[in-house]
Amino acid sequence: MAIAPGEEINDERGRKVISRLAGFVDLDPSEVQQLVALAGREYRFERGDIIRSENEHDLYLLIDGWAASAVIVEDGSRQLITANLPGDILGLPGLAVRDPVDTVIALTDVEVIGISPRQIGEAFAHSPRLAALMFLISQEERSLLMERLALMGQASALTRLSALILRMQERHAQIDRNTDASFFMPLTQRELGELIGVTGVHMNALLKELRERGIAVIKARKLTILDRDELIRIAGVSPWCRSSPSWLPCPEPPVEVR
Amino acid sequence: MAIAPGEEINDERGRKVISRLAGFVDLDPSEVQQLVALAGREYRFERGDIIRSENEHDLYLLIDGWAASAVIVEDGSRQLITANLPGDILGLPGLAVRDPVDTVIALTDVEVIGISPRQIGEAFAHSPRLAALMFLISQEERSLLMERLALMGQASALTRLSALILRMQERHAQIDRNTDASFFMPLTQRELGELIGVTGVHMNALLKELRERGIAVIKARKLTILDRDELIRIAGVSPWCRSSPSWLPCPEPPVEVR
DNA sequence: CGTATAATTGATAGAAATCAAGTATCGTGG
DNA sequence: CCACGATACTTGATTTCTATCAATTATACG
Repeated sequence: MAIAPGEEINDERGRKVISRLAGFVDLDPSEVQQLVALAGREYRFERGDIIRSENEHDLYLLIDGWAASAVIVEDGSRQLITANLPGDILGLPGLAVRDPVDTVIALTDVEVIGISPRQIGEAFAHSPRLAALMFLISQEERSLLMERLALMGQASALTRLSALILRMQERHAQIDRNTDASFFMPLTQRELGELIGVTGVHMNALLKELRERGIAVIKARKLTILDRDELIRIAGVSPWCRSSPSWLPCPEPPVEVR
Repeated sequence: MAIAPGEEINDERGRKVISRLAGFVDLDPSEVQQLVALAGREYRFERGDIIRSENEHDLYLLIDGWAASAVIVEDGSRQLITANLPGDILGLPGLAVRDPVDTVIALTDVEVIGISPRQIGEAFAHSPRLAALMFLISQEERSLLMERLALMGQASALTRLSALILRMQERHAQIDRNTDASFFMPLTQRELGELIGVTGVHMNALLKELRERGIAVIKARKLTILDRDELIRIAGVSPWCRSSPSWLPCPEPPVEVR
């Protein structure tokens, strides 16, 4: 891993990074500032690197590139839990357990900034609204995991793949308003298989089917959805739609603390 | 569903209920009081009732009995996501999405108390430490879900069942210190199957194997672990161990708010 | 005591893993 | 610029696991 001198987050990247939190409510400038205040040192990793292994409790805010959290199972096989895009906070689930169950890996070259657990505590003490937003995003992740688990247990591999493609497109559209039916998707077939719990060989057959039925194509690290309606039909999932919570603490911290 | 007049939470039940939050740090009396302040009306449900369906955003604190959150898949089959025991907060993931993905159901007759999303906001504003604990528990749930997902994708049905039994025993031990190798476990074989993604028929075969190999037995809604070492070996998971976070906000709310 | 629900067992079918072998693609160094 | 090696992709044959179907027995409950 290489450490780069911390640079200023420029506007375009900054927008990407807050896109996730801003999905629930509009952030006002002071909150963006609080968020930036979390920013620690910047790190760069190369594709394949381990960003945070199972025995660490560090947190990272993903700035650029794709990452994933993965669970290594006893027999050596690997399950990818989530693909992460810029704006995602990496490592939160590990805060609760002595030995985090997941390893965070870089799927492409990535840039991240470190966040210490201590700063999370600060946020809860002094930026309740920001803390509540992090809480909400964790609940969203939980909901997404629940959907994944349900599909894994009850649906065919083709259904799981279709749902994965849809959710990926929706997530990508959050950080890039221009995302339409076609977008950058750097995972190998093997990695896609690890996301839905099939082997690389079988993933190849599934992609062939989607291609031949004119539903979706992956070519040159680019995913193109050709027949969205059919994809939705196969996936059997509804478009992901966030709540608009009315119960968040007010934007200003309630008191300027001593 | 039947609504009962709110009763005082007696000591024994109270201990059960805070056991989950108290797993990370000792709660001091003022915090327990804050927690109790969340308590809304008490409700009772019968086995099989829907406590909260997919289109609601209510929260409940489970006081007594077993519940589960379930995702209904397109084709009508059902995946049970988690079995919940007293002390669990039900419905949190639904806060983040317009249409919650899960339905909360009663696996036995249960008692719950209602919590409104509004009160969650209050906790973030005025009880940062309590909020941080709810946050931590959500991260623990996420970690547990990640483990479940990994097992679902990569492990055999027998491995998944073994891991389920172990995690169930650990969770049960949290609320009942006396839990040893044998404890109350009211799920039917079909429901156990819905937890690990197999049919009731196959679950029957799996339980037969565990029984004949002298590893674990279910009889009369009682689960008995006969050979814990072998169960751990098959499950391939480590004992669940929580972190001891040092970064939580201080026990007293930082300021007595207007 | 009868009825509904749950558990059990055996036979067959289907989905995906595994095994094996070959082809394409890409980055890199000569 | 091309050759090489590594990684990724593709395809077919076989095996394994789990679902489905069908029928029977046990258990719980009113």
